[in-house]
Amino acid sequence: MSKRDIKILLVDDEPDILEIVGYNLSLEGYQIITATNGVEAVKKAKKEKPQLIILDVMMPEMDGIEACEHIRNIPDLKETIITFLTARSEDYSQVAGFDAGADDYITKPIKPKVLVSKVKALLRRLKEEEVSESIVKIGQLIIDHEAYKVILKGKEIVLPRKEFELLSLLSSKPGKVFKRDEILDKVWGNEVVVGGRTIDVHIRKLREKIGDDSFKTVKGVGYKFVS
Amino acid sequence: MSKRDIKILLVDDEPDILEIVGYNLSLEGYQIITATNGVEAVKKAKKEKPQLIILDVMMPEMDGIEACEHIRNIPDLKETIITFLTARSEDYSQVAGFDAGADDYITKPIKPKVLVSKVKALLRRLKEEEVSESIVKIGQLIIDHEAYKVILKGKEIVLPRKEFELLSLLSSKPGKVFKRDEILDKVWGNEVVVGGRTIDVHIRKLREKIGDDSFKTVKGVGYKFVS
DNA sequence: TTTAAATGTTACCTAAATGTTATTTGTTAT
DNA sequence: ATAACAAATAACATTTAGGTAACATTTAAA
Repeated sequence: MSKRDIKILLVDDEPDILEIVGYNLSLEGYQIITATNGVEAVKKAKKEKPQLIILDVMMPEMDGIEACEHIRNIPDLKETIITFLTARSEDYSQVAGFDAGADDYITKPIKPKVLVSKVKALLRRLKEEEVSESIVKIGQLIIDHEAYKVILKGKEIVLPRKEFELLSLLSSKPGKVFKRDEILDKVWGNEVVVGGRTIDVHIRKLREKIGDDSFKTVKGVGYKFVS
Repeated sequence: MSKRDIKILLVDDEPDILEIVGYNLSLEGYQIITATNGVEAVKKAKKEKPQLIILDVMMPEMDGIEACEHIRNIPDLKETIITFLTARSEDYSQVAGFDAGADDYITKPIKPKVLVSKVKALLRRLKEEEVSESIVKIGQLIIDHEAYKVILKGKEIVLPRKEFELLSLLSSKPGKVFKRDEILDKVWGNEVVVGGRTIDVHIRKLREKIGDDSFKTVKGVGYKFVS
């Protein structure tokens, strides 16, 4: 799962906060959804199923604690990480927050850099669980995601990042044809626009290193990895 | 390691508790260090490196849960046992506490005999792990976490704190690539924001002292330790 | 068979990432 | 206070991944 597949629900009654926090997180490539009160938050959480929810404690309609409890009761959102926004002084709300099922809290005033790194740290936990199969074996090929390296017939091959990611993608479903669009989206990110020969060049480099016949071209469509 | 060499950090905002618990444990021969709030606790933990920390959940300045998380992020204190003190009713803190990396909890009101035997039981576990955990050998390299020193090919090398922590982190999973974000989070802590060249400079110093080829750069990702 | 579109190939360029060193700033012990 | 060291930064150097352009080759449909 890449960054741009991650949705973050941001809930605060102050538009300024939504603005600044949302801006900083979207710069990092996350999808941002916002809500200005607890009721709206629960509704949007249910619909969008974000991976992370940042909840202000003090809000009209329904406060953060109550919203958190509601959200925790939605089966689909069991794995969602919830963190509170709280003024430094209100340490009471932190206790109540954990009680309601929060995973963490962030204190105001918010420093964007701190916030971003905290969010990254929280999401890392999610990511680590996801890539549980960090070592994948396909025929003669061993792909070690943790060490960012590839072992082919016992020989270690170090691949540059994009090549590694491309191989990683194609080999995640051997035999499946990945469309060029799909490859661009997953490896390059669809905000980035690259020239028409970029994928080919990378495929060529992989063919050089891994073996010509591991990568089959399907003309007019894309590429597939075959073991 | 004899009882006399074991340090226990006791953290509670009520002097009465510190007094009675401290007295009972010191009778058993343990060294007792005390703190009355989370901030002080983290500071003393960092400095004294106790084997066991008994943390009250409810405290001013920084609560036990937060303190626990901070402590868990200090590489040197990875193996430290942390247990919470909690009122019987507050069972939420137990959940949040385990989440934050606690090993056990003790409920108030405290019965000295129960406490002492619980402490003994916890420290027994430490003793079993001690040999394998506090001294790590990787190839020509021996890392002694307790003494804060490193032995390379029989020669002792004294590393400054950050360098030691960085080495400690990287060597905890040889071969694994640690992302720059992750390194910042684990070694510097994610409240601190440091400049973009800080990690590199420390890596360079390690390369100077430990050996150039022990640290591999993975461009665009991070660094890994290889034996 | 033609031929236009898609893909392959190569060499080259550059921005971004990392390396390096000197200097400033912070900390600790005496 | 100050010496001694640690840690961070700034400024500059170096490296390389990754992208592109230009051209070659292949493929499949007409």
